[in-house]
Amino acid sequence: MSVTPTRDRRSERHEATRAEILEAAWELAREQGLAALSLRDLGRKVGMRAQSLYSYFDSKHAIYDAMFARGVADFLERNRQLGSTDNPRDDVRAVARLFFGFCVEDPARYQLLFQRTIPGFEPSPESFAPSVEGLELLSRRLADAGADDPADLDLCTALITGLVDQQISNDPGGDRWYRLLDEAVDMYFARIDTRTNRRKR
Amino acid sequence: MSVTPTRDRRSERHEATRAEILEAAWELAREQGLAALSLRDLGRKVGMRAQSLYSYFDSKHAIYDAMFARGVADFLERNRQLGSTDNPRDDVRAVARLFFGFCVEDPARYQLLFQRTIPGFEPSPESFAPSVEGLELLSRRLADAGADDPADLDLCTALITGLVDQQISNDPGGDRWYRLLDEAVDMYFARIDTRTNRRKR
DNA sequence: GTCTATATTTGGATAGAC
DNA sequence: GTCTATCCAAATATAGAC
Repeated sequence: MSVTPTRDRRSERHEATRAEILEAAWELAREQGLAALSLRDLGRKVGMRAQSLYSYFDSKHAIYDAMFARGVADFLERNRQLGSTDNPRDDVRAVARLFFGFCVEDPARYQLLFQRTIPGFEPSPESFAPSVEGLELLSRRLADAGADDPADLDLCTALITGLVDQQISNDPGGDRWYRLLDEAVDMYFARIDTRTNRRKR
Repeated sequence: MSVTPTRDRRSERHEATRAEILEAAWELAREQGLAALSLRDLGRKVGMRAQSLYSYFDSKHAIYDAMFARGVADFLERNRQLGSTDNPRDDVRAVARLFFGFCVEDPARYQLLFQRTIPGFEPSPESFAPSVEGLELLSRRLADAGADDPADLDLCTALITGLVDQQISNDPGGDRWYRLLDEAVDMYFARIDTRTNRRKR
């Protein structure tokens, strides 16, 4: 009589290898640039021929896509670990710092997740969907802090990604723009307050 | 007796062909993405074999470099045409709009000039130097408008490029973030005023 | 699942004839 | 200055043996 095991050791191993390949892909992207990633190098890094990677991914774009999904998942995990205080604006400052640090610590990841510079690649809907959740987490915290207009959210994301962008492009590894982050958030809330007061009158 | 002509028709033609190649390169970059530019395609576009391009440029990176220089020059030209009014803050708003428009109208150019996503490429010192002048034009206008601290300039560039970035990445061709530009500059100056008032006390 | 072998395309770049 | 010819390397991808 045949028995169906609850664990499938084969697929477990398959998944483990997939994860190993993805980790190696991220390392190469960090070392040589995201666009310079090649299946040859990637295969060598995990001790395989390039062709064997096709047992795990359908194409190079599929690898980019899985890298994208992994990056989004990493961000969400950190975001969820972020608690709340009784001061909503401190919470926004905290999420801003979290996002800033996440982007700056790995420019290649920032490039894949938030810029569109790989010709021909865009994330699949399945990989992209979870990233919406990350935006919603910020959106909710902003609403708690008094910024509930959709345009408020747009301005906030622009403000933070602008600092990130300048930091990565013009002072990689430094903190020239990181030092401005809290001040920028204060400026943002000052504007929210002004508008709110105008409304009340 | 030999005569030295004041015009060198040969080098004039050489320069004209160089310019033609650069224009074609920009067109290809806009059509297929900056990183997808290839000498084969470029040669075909100007009616040459790829190898013949080496009579005009030493390498592919030299072409990127010339494209970079051309982009910077285009921006400077527009920037210089911008006059001044008696209201320094209107002037800042004007330069912000100019910069925003310049970036958004050609994302490939924005990528080459302000992001660092081509593996292995960075502009030569000669090509990069003029871009400092563009930053100084903004810096001077900001100082006229009361924002004279170096950190003020950093925050301003972050704010504007952030809006540009979001516009290009998340609403290409639209105006979802362009609509926020004037408001963002107002927010920025409101903060400058607050700080100035604090100082005076 | 990994390999060899191979196809196919593409890329940047050089040598030398004309 | 442009061409042909060629090189060399790298890239993604497929077929089929083991």
